[in-house]
Amino acid sequence: MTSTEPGLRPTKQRLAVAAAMSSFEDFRSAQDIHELLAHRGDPVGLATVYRTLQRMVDAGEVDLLRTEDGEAIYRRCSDTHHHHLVCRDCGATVEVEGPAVERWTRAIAGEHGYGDVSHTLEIFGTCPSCR
Amino acid sequence: MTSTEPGLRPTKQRLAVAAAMSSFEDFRSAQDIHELLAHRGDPVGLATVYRTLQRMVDAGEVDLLRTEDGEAIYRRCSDTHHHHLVCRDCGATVEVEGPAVERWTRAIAGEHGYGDVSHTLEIFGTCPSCR
DNA sequence: ACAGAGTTGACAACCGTTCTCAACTAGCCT
DNA sequence: AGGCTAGTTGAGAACGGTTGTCAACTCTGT
Ligand SMILES: [Zn+2]
Ligand SMILES: [Zn+2]
Ligand SMILES: [Zn+2]
Ligand SMILES: [Zn+2]
Repeated sequence: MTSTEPGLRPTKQRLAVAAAMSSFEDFRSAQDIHELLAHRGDPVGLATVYRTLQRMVDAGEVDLLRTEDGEAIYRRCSDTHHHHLVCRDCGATVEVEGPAVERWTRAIAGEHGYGDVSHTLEIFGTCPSCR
Repeated sequence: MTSTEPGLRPTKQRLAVAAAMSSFEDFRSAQDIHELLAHRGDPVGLATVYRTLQRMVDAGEVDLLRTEDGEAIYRRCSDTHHHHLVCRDCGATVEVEGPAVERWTRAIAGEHGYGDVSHTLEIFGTCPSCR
């Protein structure tokens, strides 16, 4: 837990979740992480897992994206703005950057008079080892 | 209902949903559409609304995207590949195209050995009349 | 040790979506 | 027209991910 706000305690549970998030590279659901912690011998209540992940997402320590059916999946990510190239089969994820895309989205929005612009961009494919 | 498959009937309900989808420009949830139909005097069961929307999404007649909290929202769209510039406040939506982005995503995926590439890209902002 | 704010977790509640299945149609054959 | 059949509908139940509840617990400072 990097983010230290006033009155935010580094409890066993929060540290366990943070550790778990550092132990894999792909995107996983809250329930997966909850199970992983249980198997690992650091059981953490499901509600706490959700709460902690939320906090980490807000702090920018973790990226959240949605599967095709709307389920939230989480991954520890670098703190700079980036996007993901995700394997549709095994979940293997690569962080990618595209300055041109950043420029383009801002330009398009400007052309239509939209301000305060943000965007989401994810690329899906089949990774080399899943072909 | 444009898509005519073998044994697919243009029922009152399906036509009503199709008509409803042509009556607005922004993205709406299935429940919104269900209510809209009721108010309009063409009540259609919620399950049927979901089923019909699914079918239209599969047929490419309707675009589906997810709100921040994972809810599915639907909009009648042109059948060519495109993305959306959506007003965060009122939902006003503009379809946009970006050949450069299309090229870029394919290139990035290729560089990492990913094949069978697809992507999602949505731009959010505040439209002129909501500023 | 004590107080008080922060945290936890079992469980219930929520809510969007999907399933079930008996009743109902639209379309087709005679 | 009458009947046959595959397709469709909708009320309600079920499902599954997520959030809320709240009494018990745990830090941390005094
Ligand atoms: Zn893979
Ligand atoms: Zn970006
Ligand atoms: Zn607007
Ligand atoms: Zn595209």
